[in-house]
Amino acid sequence: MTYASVIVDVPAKQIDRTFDYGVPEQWKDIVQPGVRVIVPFGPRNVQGFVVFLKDNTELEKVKPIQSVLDLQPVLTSELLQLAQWLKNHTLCYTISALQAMLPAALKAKYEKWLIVKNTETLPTELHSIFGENGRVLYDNVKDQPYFPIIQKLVKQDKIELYYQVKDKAKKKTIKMIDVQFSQEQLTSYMKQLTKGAKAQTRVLTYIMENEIAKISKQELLEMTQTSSSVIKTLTNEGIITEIEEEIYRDPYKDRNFQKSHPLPLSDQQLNAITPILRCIEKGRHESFVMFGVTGSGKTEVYMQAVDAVLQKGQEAIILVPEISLTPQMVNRFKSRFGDEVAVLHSGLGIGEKYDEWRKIHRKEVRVVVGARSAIFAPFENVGIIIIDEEHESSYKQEETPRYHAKDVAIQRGKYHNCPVVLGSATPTLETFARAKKGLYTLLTMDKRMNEQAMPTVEIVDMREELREGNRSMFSRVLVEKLQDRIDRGEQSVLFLNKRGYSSFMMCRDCGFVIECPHCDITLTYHRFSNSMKCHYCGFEEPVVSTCPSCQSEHFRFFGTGTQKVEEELVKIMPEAKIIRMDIDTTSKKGSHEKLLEQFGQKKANVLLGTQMIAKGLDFPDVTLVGVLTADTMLNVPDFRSAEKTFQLLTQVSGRAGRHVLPGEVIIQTYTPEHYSVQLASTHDYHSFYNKEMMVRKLHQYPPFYYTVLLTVSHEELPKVVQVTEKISFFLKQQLSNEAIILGPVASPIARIKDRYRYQCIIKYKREPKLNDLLKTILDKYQQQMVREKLLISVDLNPYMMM
DNA sequence: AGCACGCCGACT
DNA sequence: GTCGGCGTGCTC
Repeated sequence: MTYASVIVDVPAKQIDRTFDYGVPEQWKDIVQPGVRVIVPFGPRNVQGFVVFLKDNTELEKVKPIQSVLDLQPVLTSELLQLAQWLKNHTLCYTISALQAMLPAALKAKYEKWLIVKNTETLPTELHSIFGENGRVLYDNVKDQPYFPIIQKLVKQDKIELYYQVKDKAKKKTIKMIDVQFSQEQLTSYMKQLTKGAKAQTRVLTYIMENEIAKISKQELLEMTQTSSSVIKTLTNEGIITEIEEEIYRDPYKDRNFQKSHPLPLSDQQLNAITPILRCIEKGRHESFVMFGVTGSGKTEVYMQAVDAVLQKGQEAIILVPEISLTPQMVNRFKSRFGDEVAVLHSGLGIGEKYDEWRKIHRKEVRVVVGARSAIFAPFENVGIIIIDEEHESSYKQEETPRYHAKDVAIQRGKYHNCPVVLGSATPTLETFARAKKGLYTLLTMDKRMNEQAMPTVEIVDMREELREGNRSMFSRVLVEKLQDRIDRGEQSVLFLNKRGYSSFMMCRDCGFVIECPHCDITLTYHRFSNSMKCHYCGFEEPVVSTCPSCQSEHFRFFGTGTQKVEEELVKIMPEAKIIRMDIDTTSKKGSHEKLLEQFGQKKANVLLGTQMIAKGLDFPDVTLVGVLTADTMLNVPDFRSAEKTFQLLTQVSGRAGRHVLPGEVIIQTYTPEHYSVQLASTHDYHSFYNKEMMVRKLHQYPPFYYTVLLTVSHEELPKVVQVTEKISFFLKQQLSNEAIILGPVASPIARIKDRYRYQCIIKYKREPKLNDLLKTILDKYQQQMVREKLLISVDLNPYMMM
């Protein structure tokens, strides 16, 4: 007898281990590590992953596997191994690690059914509830007044409780018509048709004229203007057969990609690619930092490296930040590598994502371009991993497992003995410091393609504007330059840095601000529904016109939304044609793309938007970039705020003057003297790096120290404070003197969904015991966590300090 | 997690 | 006397 060790889909401490099941004879060939199975677990059935097989078990009674979900393993042995690593590095459960590697479509859904065993014994009043097939969803009846009767019947074994595991992975199929007759057979059949059989004649003529052997049903019906009853007749005659054929939902099906060819590389690009190619050739692992200014041609280098990998018969993973998975970027890869590319990003529906994933799984593609989770692409012969815009915070997952794609990439790079390329114009301090130390190989590209100069940057002090009576959000210089572009038929991009700063309502008399009743955060205004919403818990209430606190009429919006900017801009420059890109205008599928296309066709002079326009855009006629509020990010409680500001300003500036026309950038700010603003304006990464490294060293932050964020939350504040204090005391006691523990303090958002939040931050250089200590803490509070709904979350190397 | 079992208070 | 509260312990 073979036994399978299974990780079951129950995220709980006690369950975080393998359970053994018998492998029924009929499945012994398909049950192998990496396949999903359904197993009985206590009274219910749950999904699980087979992680290994064995010939015997120490257990006395072992249940058999109930069913097998996959004919081929969905996880390779490498990924199963990687899950273990992920578990240790993020302190998550094995099941969470496994699920993070797969598309959401493969996650099980559970349904609890009540099934009548014998209809005759069922009381008549319950007949309508259980319906024709004698079954009903447990959740639909559990709160009904007659529920006790059902419970009784369950006890008497007259009704069965059935725990169903549902596979969300629905493969999309299409009805196809398969022609069985030969041309000759068709001709003779047609001859014996009566004159009245017009529709049949039409269909058969169409098939014969176009020599069709197989066609989709829908297309055939459309082309011949017939109904499916005709198809049925022909099927009954045995002329054609209907078959279900599996299809992929191809999100890019309606587009043609023009084949592109490798471009000749500049000297700098050649210098950058040579060590990577050598590494590919030798088949060894090495991490590269590709430090290339905006417009230096990084993408072309990526593509040629990928080409080399494909020629070697290997596969490539390219990660791009979610936000810059713009059509422009996808197009470039699709054009070069055609059908070899799968694209994975959050804009796809769960079915579409599953289909793209399956192309990888079935080895139908060898290149994947995708956001964070694409790092888990189930390739078995990876030849290169590229992370573009390496500094982007979207590579860090903010839910469990809290992994960073960069760490996973390097782990996989080691396993596959292949290069990992981290590309950026503004590498994170952590990455650049490692490059300087020699841990990563630094490749520099400091010139733009075609020797195009970096745009000139002008900093405008908005305090000065205010002093001189300009109360608008546009400085006089910016207005002047915008007008100038419109006159010259050139384009501008206006960037509004909105993060941590959106429209809220405040009373001008008493200062009252509307806050969420469940979270300690101000509600933000949503124009679409004309309501105030909480971004954390989804609470929503209608807009009021008088102050709830003092009944004043001076109750107004604060903050600058893109639509407000648009309104004001139209007032100043009525002739400006503006395309606005924000969550409101891009929420519909494909609208993001459409807007960019319109801008590309010069249907507007100004593109106005938030984060989403900061990256990857490349339009030849954009010669002016305006940053409306450069410093909103500087004021958030985050040790990376200066770095983020520098990165953003550099990225945005990079949108201007990428081709023939020179570019200009206007940065409006209230803190013009800040080094992140100053040094971004001179495109001086190295000075910024040196300055910021000094600050980090002084304040003992990464890359000089590692950090851990520990957050405790509970409905009662005293409980939270008490637990956090205990934990921090324990850590202080156990860790070395070199470790620094900040807090406990209230989290920046002190309450979310009626739960108070406290945190402490651990900063350390070397604490071999730390991982185990954190596990101990989680263990110790385990019972309390389940009993009292106490929540303790641990984020190793956090990106967000909230 | 989710479910059953089991031991103490307020009711037909 | 029972019904049902939720503390405790188990799931191959």
